[in-house]
Amino acid sequence: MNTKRDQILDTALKLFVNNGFHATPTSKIAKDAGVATGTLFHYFKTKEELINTLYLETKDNLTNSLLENVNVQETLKAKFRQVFFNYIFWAVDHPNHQQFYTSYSNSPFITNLTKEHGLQRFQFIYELIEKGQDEDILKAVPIDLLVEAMQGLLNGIIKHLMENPEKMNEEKYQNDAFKLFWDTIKG
Amino acid sequence: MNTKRDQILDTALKLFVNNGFHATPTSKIAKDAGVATGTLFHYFKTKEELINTLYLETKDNLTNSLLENVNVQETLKAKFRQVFFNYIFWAVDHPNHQQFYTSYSNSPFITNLTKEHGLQRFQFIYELIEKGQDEDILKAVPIDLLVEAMQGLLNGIIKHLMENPEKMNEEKYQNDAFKLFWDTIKG
Amino acid sequence: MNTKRDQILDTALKLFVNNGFHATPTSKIAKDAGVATGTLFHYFKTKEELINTLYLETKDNLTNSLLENVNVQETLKAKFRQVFFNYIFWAVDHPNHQQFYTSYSNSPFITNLTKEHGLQRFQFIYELIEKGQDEDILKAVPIDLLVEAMQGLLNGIIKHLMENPEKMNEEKYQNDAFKLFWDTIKG
Amino acid sequence: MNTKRDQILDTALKLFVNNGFHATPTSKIAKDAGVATGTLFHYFKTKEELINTLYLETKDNLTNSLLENVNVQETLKAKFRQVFFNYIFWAVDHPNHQQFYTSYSNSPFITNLTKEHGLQRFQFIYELIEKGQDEDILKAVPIDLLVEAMQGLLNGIIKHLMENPEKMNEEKYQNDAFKLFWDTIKG
DNA sequence: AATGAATGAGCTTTCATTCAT
DNA sequence: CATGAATGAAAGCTCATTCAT
Repeated sequence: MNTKRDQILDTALKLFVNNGFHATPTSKIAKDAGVATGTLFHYFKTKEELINTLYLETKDNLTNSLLENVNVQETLKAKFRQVFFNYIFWAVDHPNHQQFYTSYSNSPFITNLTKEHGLQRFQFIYELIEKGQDEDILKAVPIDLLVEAMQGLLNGIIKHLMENPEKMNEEKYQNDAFKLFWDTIKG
Repeated sequence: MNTKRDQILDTALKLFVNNGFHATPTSKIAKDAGVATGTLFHYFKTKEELINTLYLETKDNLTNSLLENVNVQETLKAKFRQVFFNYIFWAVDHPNHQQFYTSYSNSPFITNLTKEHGLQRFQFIYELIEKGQDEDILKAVPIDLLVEAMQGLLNGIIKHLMENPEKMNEEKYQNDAFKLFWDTIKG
Repeated sequence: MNTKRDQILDTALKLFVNNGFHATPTSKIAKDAGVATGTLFHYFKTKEELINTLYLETKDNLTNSLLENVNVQETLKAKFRQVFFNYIFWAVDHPNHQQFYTSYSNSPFITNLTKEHGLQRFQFIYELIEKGQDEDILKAVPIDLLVEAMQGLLNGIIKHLMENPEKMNEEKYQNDAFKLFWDTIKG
Repeated sequence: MNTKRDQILDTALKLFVNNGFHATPTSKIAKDAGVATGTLFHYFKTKEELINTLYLETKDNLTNSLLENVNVQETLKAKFRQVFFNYIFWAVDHPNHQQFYTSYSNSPFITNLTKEHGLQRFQFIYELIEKGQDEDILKAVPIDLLVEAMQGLLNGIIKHLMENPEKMNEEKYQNDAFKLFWDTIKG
């Protein structure tokens, strides 16, 4: 359903990732998507609305993936491990979305409204960390610092993985990667 | 000397960081720098040459700072600590350069030639890590993974610092930050 | 139909003839044609494509005129006379096209592809000359020399006619002009 | 003497011929001539003054050549023959000057003043023709028509010669070429 | 005489957006 | 819903010319 709208979103994502926002003309998006220029503006009032929509849908997609198989009765470390690999596998499965997310989450094209909207969906991560600090499992440093550290570290690991995708399924690599992550945050 | 050229570089750096490459017209760079448009193109054949020059000069500046006060007879951990804080203090002292460096080091505007040229200057970091792995001080994981992890983590920490610059001088914060870093890489 | 495209072509022809290619800004073509600058580039990807299109359409127009009323059963001289006057009258009727054709047929703006494309349409002239040489009616000199001579002479005559258009209808002038031409090539 | 001025003139001639007036930046003329941009404007107030100077010096050069070895006591035909070959040999010896002359003698860059100045130097050709018409040797057609015809025909022959320079020294070719010319104008 | 850094008007071309069909 | 011709502001870049040295 709504094929044209989806074609536009898919095409735009790819082009924004590969060429950047300003280097991607709406005319090219329309052409590659196989629709008329007018059609793009029928679904999205402006180019900015298009990229904001893309951002929100990508974040939704990611957040849903992050929560998969996170089991309430597991240990905290097991939960973090699950979320960690959910993130990593999502990145590998959706390389364009992952690229898009890291490239544009701090860009000026994404309005503050969109960012806030997106932040709410990460609430549960904050709760997990706070709990970990209360129980003396995680480092007692400012939570924002911990979150930024995690985020940055994850970006680094994923960047490496993207350049070496064959490692993804090596058990040793997986353990190494998670150890990096867990050593960073554990108290 | 060569005031005009320097004014152009300074202004361009600021504008590229705040607005992005494509959202910064050369006309605005010239105007803000107080020179004619033609003058910009007198010193830099194209807008791309301008940003590549900026990248190289920034990287030079950073690399020189990283090596300051790194003492040969210190322990490896002490050396990493010194480099870590050299980076952090450089970032705080040159926020625009730091922003520019993280934003553009992976951008398509920076040609491969420029990137290679820049890479050579980080050689010594690789050597430090290899030595640490040989001596079983650092984690025995692929060196590229370790480098990306360090880089990503540092970006995260600096991002947090930029939003909370007053913490810079708190001793506890400094120790917290370095502990995050060291725990990540130590074996 | 396609009024805008035609307006652009007409206007460009006039301006290229009067001011030259480089001295004619696309902005002026658009303005004089009564369209937006973008419209010009909607129909012609570049200024060069515009002038090449103009060249091909002009050559088509000329070639078609040259062949009018050339009767198979006439003598060779009568055929040449017909072609001669077809050229002359075409030139008088389409002074801008004639000017354009002589000014730009050797210019670097016209690509080799366009030139070749245009050459094919003059094939029949070559055939006429060869037949004339075979029958000892025309001078036995290299055919290329004869063609260049004819072309050059015609240019000279037309140049004179353009400065004295009132002579066009004088029978004596017509006879004088053709005699110049025929004496040049007849054996 | 005045080496720089001459270098500029030589270089400009070559570049104007090969690329055209507007496609030749003064900066390139200066660079190719091995002088500073300012030097060019020291000798020629404007680019237009440069090309007008070039035109006048070229025309002088040509006119002088045309008159060489034209003997008063020869027949009219012999005189025309001499002038004809003077022109042709000059063209072959100075291909750039010849190209320059034909390309720019009708161009808008050459001011009317320059053109008039140049015309005077052709006075003797007119006198030769008038005498020929009085003596019933040349065609009794308007003199301007005859001049344009001669000029055009000569351009055609020279164009052919430029593309087949090896023919220059073939006696048959020379005779053919002059016969074309003489048949055109003789009564 | 000779230099070349500096100027800024003007060029070709791009592109987000509109709107009549 | 869908089209794509048309728009015109704005972009990167060029170039004839000036002028302090």
